[in-house]
Amino acid sequence: MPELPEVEVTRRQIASLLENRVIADVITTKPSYFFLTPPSTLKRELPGRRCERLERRGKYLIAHLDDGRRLLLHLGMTGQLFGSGVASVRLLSSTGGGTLAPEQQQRAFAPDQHTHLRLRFADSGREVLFRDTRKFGKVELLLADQASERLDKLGIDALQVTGTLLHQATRARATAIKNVLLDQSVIAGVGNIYADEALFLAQVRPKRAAKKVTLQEHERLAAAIVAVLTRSIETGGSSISDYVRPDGSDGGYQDERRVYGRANEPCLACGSAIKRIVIGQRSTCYCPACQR
DNA sequence: AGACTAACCTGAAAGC
DNA sequence: TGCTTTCAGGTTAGTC
Repeated sequence: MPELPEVEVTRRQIASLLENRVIADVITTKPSYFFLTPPSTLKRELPGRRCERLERRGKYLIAHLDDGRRLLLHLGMTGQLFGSGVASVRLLSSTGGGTLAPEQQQRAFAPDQHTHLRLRFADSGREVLFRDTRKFGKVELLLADQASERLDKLGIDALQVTGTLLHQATRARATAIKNVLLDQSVIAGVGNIYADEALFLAQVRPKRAAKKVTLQEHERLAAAIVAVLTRSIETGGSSISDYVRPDGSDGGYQDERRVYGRANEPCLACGSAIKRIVIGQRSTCYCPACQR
């Protein structure tokens, strides 16, 4: 679900709830795929710790604790962070709820069976809740000096990418350019939506062999990636299936999509029908006329 | 090393 | 109505 913009919007909304607060209590669901660190360990180790800073790297959130340890959070496909007291969540049944009044679209957020982690704070009485229906998300507590393979292999943050860097990364790669954009060890933060959107803006076909993409095209791609992600953060991210911001409101970028999820609809630039193909098991949309 | 696949899990929507 | 299939914004382990 969440790519860099959704994770960054989440970070900005959750940071003030988390930072400089002491964790008093931890509530979890039972052990699962979701917990890289067992729930019992989290319950034992987190209470009493103060969170100093909430950082984002690619699609990861990192809560820095006062004893030097770090709590790693990844939202996977369906993960959401909420703050209680200010949080609400859109009713799951209200698909395309644009016709409903805001108070009908949202209700106070109550923890359910998909709410796998709850951090309660001593001083504010509030809590941060991590909900994840499909459990593709991850929670991991890293020791003070523990290296993280997951973090260490991340490439440059997508907001910092440059054409030169992309050009070097694709030099020896025969795979489709879109696969490289999705490779978190090259660029951290781009996912399926923004890969398609950036390729459209740069007028590059997603299936082009990466090593055949020119430096000039890579420059256009890098600029398009930064532009698309920046604009999406400004609008609050994309609320397409079930992403909502931590305060329960929808993002706005889904209304600015040019290709993603628009198969068979007219290209906004030239009117041609947007085409849908599959690359690397991921749905891919592009304009066959605009993108070469 | 790079490319490709299957797998992790749940629910909504589409198809019959 | 109800059952089955398809599809999702991500990552990783395993194979060639």
